Amino acid sequence: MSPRNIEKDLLMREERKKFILDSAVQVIATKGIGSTHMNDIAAAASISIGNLYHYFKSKDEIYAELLYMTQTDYGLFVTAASQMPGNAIDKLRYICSTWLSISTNWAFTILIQTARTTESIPLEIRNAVTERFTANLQPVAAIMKEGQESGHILDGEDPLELAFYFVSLIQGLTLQRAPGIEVRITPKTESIIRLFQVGFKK
Amino acid sequence: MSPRNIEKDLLMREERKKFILDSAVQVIATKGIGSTHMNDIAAAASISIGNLYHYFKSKDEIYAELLYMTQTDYGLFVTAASQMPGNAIDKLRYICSTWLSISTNWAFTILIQTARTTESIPLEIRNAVTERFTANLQPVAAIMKEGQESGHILDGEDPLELAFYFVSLIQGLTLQRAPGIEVRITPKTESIIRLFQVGFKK
Amino acid sequence: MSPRNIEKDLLMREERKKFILDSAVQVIATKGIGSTHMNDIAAAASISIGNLYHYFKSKDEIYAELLYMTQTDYGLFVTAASQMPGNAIDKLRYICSTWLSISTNWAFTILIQTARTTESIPLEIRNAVTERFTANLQPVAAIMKEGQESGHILDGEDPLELAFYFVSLIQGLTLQRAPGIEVRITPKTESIIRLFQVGFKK
Amino acid sequence: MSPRNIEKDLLMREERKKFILDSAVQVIATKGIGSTHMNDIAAAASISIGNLYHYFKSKDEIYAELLYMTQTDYGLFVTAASQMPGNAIDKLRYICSTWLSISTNWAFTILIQTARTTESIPLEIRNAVTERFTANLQPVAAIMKEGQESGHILDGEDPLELAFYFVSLIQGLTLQRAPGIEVRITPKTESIIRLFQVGFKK
DNA sequence: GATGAATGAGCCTTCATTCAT
DNA sequence: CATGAATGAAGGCTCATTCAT
Repeated sequence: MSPRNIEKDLLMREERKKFILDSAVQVIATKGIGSTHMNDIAAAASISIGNLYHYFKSKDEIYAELLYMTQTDYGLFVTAASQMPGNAIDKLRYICSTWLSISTNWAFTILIQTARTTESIPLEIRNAVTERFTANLQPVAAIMKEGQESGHILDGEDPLELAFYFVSLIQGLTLQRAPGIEVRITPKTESIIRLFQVGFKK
Repeated sequence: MSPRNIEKDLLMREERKKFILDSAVQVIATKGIGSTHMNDIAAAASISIGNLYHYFKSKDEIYAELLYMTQTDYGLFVTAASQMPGNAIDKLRYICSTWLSISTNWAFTILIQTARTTESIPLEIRNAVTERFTANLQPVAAIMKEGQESGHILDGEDPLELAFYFVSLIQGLTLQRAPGIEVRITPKTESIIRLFQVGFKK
Repeated sequence: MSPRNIEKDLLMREERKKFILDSAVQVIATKGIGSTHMNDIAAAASISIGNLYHYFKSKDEIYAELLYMTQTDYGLFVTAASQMPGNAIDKLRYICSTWLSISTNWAFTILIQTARTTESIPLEIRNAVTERFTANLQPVAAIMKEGQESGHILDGEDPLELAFYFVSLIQGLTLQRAPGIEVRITPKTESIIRLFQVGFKK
Repeated sequence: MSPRNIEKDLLMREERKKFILDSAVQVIATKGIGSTHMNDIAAAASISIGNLYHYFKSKDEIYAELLYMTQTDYGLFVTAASQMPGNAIDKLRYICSTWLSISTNWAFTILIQTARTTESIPLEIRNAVTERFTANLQPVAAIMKEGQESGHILDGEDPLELAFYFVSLIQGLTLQRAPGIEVRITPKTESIIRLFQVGFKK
């Protein structure tokens, strides 16, 4: 009744939503996107299907928020990396090793790719995804630029372009780690970094 | 007995199957995998749904053959590249520019990734895909090794590992070219090659 | 937590299932088994097709439960008959007249026979049906034995064998009463009983 | 070209049709009616589906002719039995033992019952089946009458009614011999005959 | 809010029948 | 006549979404 309760309710609601989305990521990481249905998500969050619809209008909305959440989290992660102490190579190393070590990231990558290429998903959502993808390139580009200026990173290329390659490479590698895939080659952070590093090659 | 030419029939059948698969790739390239249904494929090949089932036992079989076909084609392509005249850099350049210029390759990439990560697809098929993926790495690895020996390509890494990075990078980039995606950065073959090239960086 | 009564829900669910199965028997009795589709059953139970699948996993499961239900009911009926007061002849008379008077019994008989001879039905189900059929022979065999001992029923045969004949005869007759069949001969309980009776023949 | 050829052609055609029907019975006896499709029949007769339609207009027609054929054959069999030398009991014994020993008869029985109870089969065909069923009762009824007059068979009942019971019993028993059914009771001709015999029971 | 039963459009697949060769 | 590719209506089943309690 009091404004305080309303505020608290809204907060609770947001927390619940976040919890549901987190649960959803877990199932998707296990079952794959195509095979994850609303009842799977409901079960993962230990709520009923009906109740799920109290928090999200539709599967598309879950999808959209999921994308927003994961991309935002990723953006925060990359931004933090760009601002940590150390030189550019250290920062890239941090991004690379952290990202590759999180075993469910493949789900995130496929989630995004699927979202962008699935016709049934509204163009609006898909555009937002691409928008964020591009935005998330900026912190990495900043690292690249910094590295070029300090002479650590390959010069002569557009930093944004380099960032694009770096992220694409990592995403490509991530896909090879989906469950059931047994590529016997393990990517090594050092080797990957070296591709972008200067002076290492004589 | 038969007023028909049996041999010719068999040939025709194979041709028809190939035609259907080619058509299927086209639709998938347009609509996305998840949204491509049997009637879409039938329509794309201008045949009836029922007839589709004369050539393929199930959607899964189409899937499997599609994967086999595209991966085999890709293997031939990479093998041919590895055997063309010129040095390793020339060969990588050829692979890279050719691959990135084919606009439907994103479909191929997603097709494969989805196949590998979709639970409902029989494990057998998924394993075959990974198997072929790994096998297709070999010709690229051969190029890398050749390049390392001739001093054109980054030394000190396992050639297979380098091939893995190269292919993952290109696949990652390919994904950004799916329909409806408008990343404003165009990958440039020269810049990509340079990542693996030696002596270009002082 | 739940505004609903869980126990009551479970009870309701069982009741609904029973209701659906009863409805299914009705349609089958009218349309024949081969021509009864899921939508017919759904319509008969006045529910949607989708909802039908909340109660039963598949058509086969409906089939199996239908068989279980009808055979169990039949078993109870025969057992009750074997335990009613009166001599063996009275009991057979009761079974025979009751059974022949129920107009939908032909459906039950064909249901069982079809189940046993339809390849597409899992062997497990078919074996269970035969198992129950054999078990249901026992109470009738008991009546036969009792009759033989009291001198009412034909001696010199295995009671179980006699039961087998009795039941087969009644089943055979039941088949002649399917809808659309107009055999102009009406089976008479007394005449049928007489076949197994002693002393009636000089 | 000559009338002779035309005649011969017609004869050939009839022979082919008979061959196809015989083949059809074989498949049905193995696969069950519901699971026997046009291509199964075509394959069993070693002809193409298309060619099958040169001999029969539709599946229903095959069905109808199959029923006609089997019922006619049965009629001839029963008529022959009624006219063979020996007393009524001998004749019944012959019918019973012969019928029960033919292992595919269950298919015949189910074929007829299914035909009569399947809505999709035209009423006309179904009526014809019942008509023939009734007609085929006559020779058996004649045997019964003869037996009553000679004092071998139960008196006091309508011979036709007795025939009805006899045939129903045998049909009912036949059903228990379908493939995959393992009722551990073997019907014995002598015991069955005894049910209708006089003087055996004191 | 919470629950899960109910709905129905739509997907994959089958199969009797037709038709071009 | 012979063949089997082609057709398409219809059946079984799934699953996002709604609704009564």
